[in-house]
Amino acid sequence: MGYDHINIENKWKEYWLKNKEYKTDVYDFSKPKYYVLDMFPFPSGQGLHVGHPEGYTATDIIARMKRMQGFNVLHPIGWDAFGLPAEQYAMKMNRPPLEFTLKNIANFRRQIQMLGFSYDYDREVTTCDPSYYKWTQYIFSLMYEDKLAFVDYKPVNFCPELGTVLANEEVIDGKSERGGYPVIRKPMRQWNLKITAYADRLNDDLTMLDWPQSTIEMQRNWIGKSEGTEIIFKIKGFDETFKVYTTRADTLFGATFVSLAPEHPFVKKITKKECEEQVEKYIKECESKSDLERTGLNKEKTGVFTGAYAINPINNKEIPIYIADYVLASYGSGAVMGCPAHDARDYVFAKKHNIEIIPVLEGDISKEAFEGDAKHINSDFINGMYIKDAKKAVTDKLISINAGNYKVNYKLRDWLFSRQRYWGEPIPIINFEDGTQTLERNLPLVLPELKEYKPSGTGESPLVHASEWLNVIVDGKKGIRETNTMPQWAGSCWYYIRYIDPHNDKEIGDKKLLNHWLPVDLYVGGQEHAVLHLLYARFWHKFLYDKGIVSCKEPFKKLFHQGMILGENGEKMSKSRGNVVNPDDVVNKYGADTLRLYEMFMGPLEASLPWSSSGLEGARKFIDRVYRLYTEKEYLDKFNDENSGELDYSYNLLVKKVTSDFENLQFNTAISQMMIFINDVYKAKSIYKPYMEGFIKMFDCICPFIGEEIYHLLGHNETITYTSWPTCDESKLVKNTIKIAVQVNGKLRDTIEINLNEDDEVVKNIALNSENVKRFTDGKEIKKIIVVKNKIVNIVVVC
RNA sequence: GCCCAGGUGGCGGAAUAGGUAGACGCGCAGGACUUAAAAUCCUGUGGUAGCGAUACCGUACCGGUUCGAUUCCGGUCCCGGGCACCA
Repeated sequence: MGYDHINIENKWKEYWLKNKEYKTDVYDFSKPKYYVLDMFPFPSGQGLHVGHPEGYTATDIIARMKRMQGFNVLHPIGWDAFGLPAEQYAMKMNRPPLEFTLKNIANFRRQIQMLGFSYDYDREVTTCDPSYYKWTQYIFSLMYEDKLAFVDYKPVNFCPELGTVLANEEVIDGKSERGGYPVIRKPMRQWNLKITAYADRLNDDLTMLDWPQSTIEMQRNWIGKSEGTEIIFKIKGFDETFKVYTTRADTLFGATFVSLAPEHPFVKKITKKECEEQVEKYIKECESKSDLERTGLNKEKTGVFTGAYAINPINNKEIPIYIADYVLASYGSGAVMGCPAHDARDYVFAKKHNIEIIPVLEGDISKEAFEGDAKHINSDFINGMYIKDAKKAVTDKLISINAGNYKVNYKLRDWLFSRQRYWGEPIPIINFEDGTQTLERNLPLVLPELKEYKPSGTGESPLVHASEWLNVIVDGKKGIRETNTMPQWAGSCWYYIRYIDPHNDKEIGDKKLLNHWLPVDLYVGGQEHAVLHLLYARFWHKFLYDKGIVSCKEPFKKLFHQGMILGENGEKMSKSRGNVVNPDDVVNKYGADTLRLYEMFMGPLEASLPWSSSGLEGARKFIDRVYRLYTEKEYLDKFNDENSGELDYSYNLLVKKVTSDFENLQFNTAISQMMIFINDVYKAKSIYKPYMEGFIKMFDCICPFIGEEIYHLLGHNETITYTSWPTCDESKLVKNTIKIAVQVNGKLRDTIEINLNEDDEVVKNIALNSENVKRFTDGKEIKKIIVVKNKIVNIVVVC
């Protein structure tokens, strides 16, 4: 029943593609630019799920509105095709990753075009295409030359199940982000990117962004900037000193021990003979512990005494040196001072090892008063000082005796950038037998085809089997190609740049174009990338800024996270739960417009909401209701070129509300206003035709197939895409009279109609004379009357 | 444990520089059309009491500020997301 969505949608889909309706002339600088971007999908074998169109419809609506508003809009799509997820799917299907990926891309493209998204399909980028990853490799080369890409041999997160190492950001609760497999720590030769060199800027520039507060907060916490003091301790009987990092230098007088990380380089050296046995045993224990065991919940505060003593520089007191695995080797200097009286962890440790506890603060040290109320005691020259002043006094004193300094630390670690897998960008490095290495300058360095794509199981990449590719001779010197590949995030670090000039084979992009089009004005995608893709991309962008390749400091000006669409039972959609909704089925039965409209009407874009099949039918019913107005004689007969004024208010309110709601990505309320307007039109005696043209332009942004169809039914030959956005006549929104509420003692008793901006005294009189009000005021003393202009009257009576 | 976001009808959700709570949709009920049904169009729909006008109660819970609180403040409970010995 209703309109023929299959024919109408097919007709316009083909028309748009054939005529390249949404092609962007990026060199047209005559109009203001608007760059609206989606997080490109990774083309799985499952095809699109109903979650994809939610974010994609949102950006499509914005793109369509901006075109009508006269912007030159860049709205591209591409495929995040490299990486572990793609490779795993390929393995599961037992297909070569490339073949599998190309097939999936074709399916994704079909589905995306079926949904009517107004992308410029001539700008597609595919991260696994050599013409694309040539430049991913090129950016890596630039980083290598700047010593920002380097090899390290530190303990790393290794996932035996996935057969590869993972970045810190990819490990959640000691398990892999993908698949939830256990992750162990082991030392391996790995490539790293020095993201820590950008920690400060990544942290500070968060203030420039129009991003969800929660995501900014997450990045801030992940970067983990901390300002404190580095204190130098001497060791009794040794020449060497070691450093301790603390944010509470003021508690130094209460320090009764120090703890080193078991991996600390001094441990072996300073351990006394009688303690050697227990220390070595303890270190072995720590090595064998998994990440989860070492960092998991409610761990005991274990540790052993080394027999050595450190000298507290502030009072020359000798305090014992322990090793303890609650001290992290990779943060600060791998050593901490223990002040058991004022640190919960130190307290537990001290109790267990019978270490002295010296209180150095008195007063309220609860969180609110942290900077204020508590004062120092037992602390010599800082006695009586507040915490904040005491920190400064102690640190300044340490500086004066060369025993410390102010220090900033970050939680952020360098980005572990190599994977022992096949399906990723080859790292363009050649290693020589003498331990030196050089860059492969001839890019792209193309990934070779293999017979066997499975991980070798030895912790090496399957590329070790590609002997022809592997062995190279450079200037007569025998070399071996790097067999590690880049992680899945590499390609997505800069794809938004490549969209601007995707076919340029001379450079990343024409500088003129990059300057004009960046940054991205609006970026929509899931929150799961808050500290992964969104942090990595900012890092690469800042690097490219330093290299003079881009001219803005941040890549994504405004960011928005769409919520998740849950199954009809309120649970996460999954095959095993049997609650998955397939977009192909929905489009076949109800049409793409219905799917788009429904997903935008479900609720706020950022909310996670359950699917509802009756809600979906409701969306279809609304489209039918709109279509009927434009196609049935009963209504067409009422269409009029003369304006009776009947719909003036309703229409202009519609334009105003839809324009601002779209701008704020509040599509659910914009749609409800459209429904109100359509309800009004149904009741109208005369329908002013230009209003119906205005309506269909706004409606077209959400439902482009039916929008285009109706626009043509109205007699137009050109498409609706580049018409002009409707304007609101504010004068039509001004009413002469207005209904306001009358309250007695804050309770609603009546509503009265008054002239707009009526004099307060007149309003009071009308209110007091209302029958409903009198019933509650008669015989009572009126204390006062509050009149809020055009809003409310409240009469206060004494009871 | 810490940080962030939230809790409104049978359901999805509107409305917060404090000012008529429940827009819009779904569902449900009734009416028109129809031989009938579906579709469509129209009407009603927070709860309790009442034929009704209307009254009382209602935005997780307790308290506060105010003429007036879903909105602001303090406390409690619950759900979601993030972090997890970062000294």
